[in-house]
Amino acid sequence: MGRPPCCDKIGVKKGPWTPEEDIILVSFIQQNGPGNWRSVPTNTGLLRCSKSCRLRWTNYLRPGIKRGNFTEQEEKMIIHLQALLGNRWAAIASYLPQRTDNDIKNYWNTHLKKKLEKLHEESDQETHHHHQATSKGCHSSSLSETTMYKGQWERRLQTDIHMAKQALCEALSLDNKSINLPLLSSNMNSSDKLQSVLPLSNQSTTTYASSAENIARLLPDWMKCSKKSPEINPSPPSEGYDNSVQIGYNNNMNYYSNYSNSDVSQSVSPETSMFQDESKPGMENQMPPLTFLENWLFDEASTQGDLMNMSLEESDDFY
DNA sequence: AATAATGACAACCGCAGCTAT
DNA sequence: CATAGCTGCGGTTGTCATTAT
Repeated sequence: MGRPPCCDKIGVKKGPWTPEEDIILVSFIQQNGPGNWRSVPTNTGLLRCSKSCRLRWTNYLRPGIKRGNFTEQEEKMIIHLQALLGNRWAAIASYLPQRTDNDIKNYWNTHLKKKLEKLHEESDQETHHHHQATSKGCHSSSLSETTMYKGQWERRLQTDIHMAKQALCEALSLDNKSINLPLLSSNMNSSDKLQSVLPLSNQSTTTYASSAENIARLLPDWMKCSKKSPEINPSPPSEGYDNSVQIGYNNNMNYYSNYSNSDVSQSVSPETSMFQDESKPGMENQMPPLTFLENWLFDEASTQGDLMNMSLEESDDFY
């Protein structure tokens, strides 16, 4: 009785997107704003389902996305957050402003998982000699075991409870500026998440200034809307379409510095603002609020292996 | 050089939650 | 309240590139 899949229609194209399709999609979104994905294929003539359009935009074309070259700090954050949150990639991505959940998920699956397995193998071999007397059941050698033991739903519930607690603490202590964790319930929609992480001050336009620049760069020959002359990063990414437009690779945008750049935020163009609703929830508002988390993540970077064994009770202590 | 195996990543699929009617 | 439609999420697959044999 359910709704038929949106991609089952005849004539709906699948597979990799072409540069031409990307340009059509980006230019349409630039004119109409993201959202209302159902109308995108009909209005653009793209032979894609709405879902595919949305995915392409959010994971690839959306401004402000950094791709590839995960830094060590990002790696550590992902590892920590995965240990804490489980495979809630969207939640994890909300802490990594320029990364998409899909990217993080892929990176985890292809790199970090193996890396950690290797680490655990090594540490197991070392500890095995010291703890041979340890009973099998108590020897928590991997996150998966812990997860299996506790149940992922329980972990998720715990996390949400912790975050709710955090919200309460925050609400009760107005001068506690160090605790500004974005509170991202799994039940929140994007706008809720955005609201939840929005500091009171006005800096929400910062990323969109960059967005305008990115879009203008994306469509140099297609759109004539570029009013500003953004500082173009002359270094094209290694990927992209051969000798065609370079899309989605914004190596230029330095979020951390842009964040506090009020000039940039003031220069946001009207058309830029239409991207605000669809930008990554909270990404342009989170960095200062990350202080608490960052301190924890980076200060304890050396203990990344230990965290993988962290029980829920230990999580309680953390909070 | 040819082929198989493996890795990396983009994209798809199915489901759940939310909203409007 | 029930239903349909839309969106977002996470698991999984498909495809291309690279490496090994």
